[in-house]
Amino acid sequence: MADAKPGPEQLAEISRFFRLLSEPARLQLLCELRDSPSDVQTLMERTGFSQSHISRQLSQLSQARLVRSERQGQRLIFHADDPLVDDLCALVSQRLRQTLEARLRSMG
Amino acid sequence: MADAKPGPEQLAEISRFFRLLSEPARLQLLCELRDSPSDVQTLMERTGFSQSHISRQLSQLSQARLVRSERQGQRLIFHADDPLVDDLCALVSQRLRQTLEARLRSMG
DNA sequence: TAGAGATATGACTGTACACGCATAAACCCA
DNA sequence: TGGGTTTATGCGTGTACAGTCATATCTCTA
Repeated sequence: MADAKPGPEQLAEISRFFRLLSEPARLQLLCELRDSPSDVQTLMERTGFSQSHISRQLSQLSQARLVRSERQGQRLIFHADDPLVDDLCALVSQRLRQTLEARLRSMG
Repeated sequence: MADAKPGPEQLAEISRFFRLLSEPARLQLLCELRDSPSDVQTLMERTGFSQSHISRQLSQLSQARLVRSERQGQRLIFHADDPLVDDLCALVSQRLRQTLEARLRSMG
């Protein structure tokens, strides 16, 4: 985007990335991991998701390098120390607030 | 995000917004409109999508205030003059390039 | 105001994928 | 190295939604 029109392939990749963030479960996992790196078991307790579900989501996030894992004894500790997600979410949050205000003003 | 952990409702809204951008068709429409505001007919010629499909996507984008429409004679001209999308795409593009480079380095 | 032109919407189909259960695979420690 | 713990994966189900066709709704213009 930025200046020139992106090709279809680039467009597809960008949209795939946004797709990763379009799932509340994945976003929640990213938030949990951002606060404190954890293993799958801990994430199960904190989110209530099944083990397999968490593992799959983390796998997708790992492929996009949004999450990395490090072994600690028997457990795999997952990290999400990338500031990009925070930046994107901050921009979107700010925008959502603006949209709400606009919607308020355009009412009665 | 930013600092504190967002609640489930906020998480859901943010992910809904990302979902809008997770569809190549919508992203393409945003790009086309960013280059030049157009009506649905023109978008049909430029993208090959059906009239109803384009109308639906524009409707979704309008609700999120990513697109606005202005009547010009018989036609509705749609605009996408919000810099947010460009900013988000730029960040993601940059990141995708980094990821590719990282993947290259970690190979043979 | 009737009708043409433009956009929106109801109904439908196909596909992608979230999510859970069961099981396999990988890994560490005794 | 074997047994136990942790993570990954095959399979199935349900749901959400992209995309199309047909039709309705709206808006200008003749």
